[in-house]
Amino acid sequence: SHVHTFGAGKTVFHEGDNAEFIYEILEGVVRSSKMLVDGRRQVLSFGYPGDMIGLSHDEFYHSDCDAVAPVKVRVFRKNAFSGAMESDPAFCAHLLRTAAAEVNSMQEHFLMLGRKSAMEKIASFLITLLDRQSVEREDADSFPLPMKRADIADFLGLTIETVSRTLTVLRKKGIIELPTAQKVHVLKPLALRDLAESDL
Amino acid sequence: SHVHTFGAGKTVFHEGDNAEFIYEILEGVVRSSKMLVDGRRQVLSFGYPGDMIGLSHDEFYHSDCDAVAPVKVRVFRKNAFSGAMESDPAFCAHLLRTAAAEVNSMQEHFLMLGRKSAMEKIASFLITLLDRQSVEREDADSFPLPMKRADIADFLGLTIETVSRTLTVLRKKGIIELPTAQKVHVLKPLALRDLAESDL
DNA sequence: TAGAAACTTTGATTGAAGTCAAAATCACGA
DNA sequence: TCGTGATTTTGACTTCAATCAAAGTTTCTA
Repeated sequence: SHVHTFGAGKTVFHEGDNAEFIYEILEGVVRSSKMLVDGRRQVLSFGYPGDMIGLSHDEFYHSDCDAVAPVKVRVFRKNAFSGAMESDPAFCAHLLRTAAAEVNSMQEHFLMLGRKSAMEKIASFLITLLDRQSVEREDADSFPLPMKRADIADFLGLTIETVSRTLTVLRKKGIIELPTAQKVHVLKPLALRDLAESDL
Repeated sequence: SHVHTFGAGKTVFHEGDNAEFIYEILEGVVRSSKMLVDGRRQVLSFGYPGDMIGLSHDEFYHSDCDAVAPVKVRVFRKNAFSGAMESDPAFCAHLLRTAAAEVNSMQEHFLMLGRKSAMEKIASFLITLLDRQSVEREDADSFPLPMKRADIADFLGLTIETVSRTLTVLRKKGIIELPTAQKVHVLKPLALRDLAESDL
């Protein structure tokens, strides 16, 4: 188990690669995604510090993983991981709980992709980032948006243009500020929370 | 661990209930779903024989589960399950692999919800059912569709009308037959497979 | 077995988000 | 610092699926 870094835009692993390693994000943000043959892409998740990346039920990775911002990861050999699991039931139980929590958050995302409007998707996404931020730092009604508009679009099942337009609507309503394209300042968190659940 | 049955339409558990039991489907089909406050619904999965239902990372169920066709389930106390896990690393490892496989199939469904057209969604859905069927019985270019159009719609992020219309298109193209609304006969599996990946 | 209720299909129209196009802004290397 | 390419924003228009409406079917049940 050693530490490795990837620059912004660099690939951690590709779908189909031999799943030799498991990664723990220490710093930065990664993007996990899958592609259709014709190039359409779905971003599955953004990985933040503390997240484990690269678990697989078989020998291969089933998604691409790239750094969206410079990333520092701890690298584990899959074998070492499996060994620890068999010898340490508590560790295994912990992993299982983590996996169940992951399944749960994926189910929330199903609801998002399948049933929410563009505004609800964007508002929910921003609220998720806001809540993650406020767990880490107390201050925080603003947070970085290190991923590109295209990444957000492919995460929410939208287009770049719709993401941009929807952010503009939130800005014009005075609910958020965008000091730069990758920095969000939430002025009216309650209004944003309302939009996340029930569209207007 | 004993066996229990639920009639069509009966509820196995509700979101928020105390997650006391874990269920193994023995016969029939269940639907797992989540609702938004305003009544919009997302069907998360259909559970078939062999599937385990009701695993949770905390004390509560995070989705509703209902029988769409009469169901026979084996019921396990969650405690008994946890006990077996701690004492049997192999069992725990098996569960973890199952969970990872589940995560993987959910990721495929993300691609479906986020990036596929109505025709691609319906075609993919039918192909999934066809492939499951052909694993079980050799014959099988036809299979039951026990869930209602509303369930399919809420699974694929569509409306009832779009589901119905899209099935009609497939029927008129001679790709499938619908002897009844809940029975599918696939006449051109290759054409269906093509539509599942690349829309026209 | 008739009538009602639930479900499915079909038709007409609307609307939210996509597509196409171009301008504005940003980021980086020469 | 400038210029080029990448990214983001804005605008005009189109389209796919949603909505609204109604007719056909099937399934209960009284």
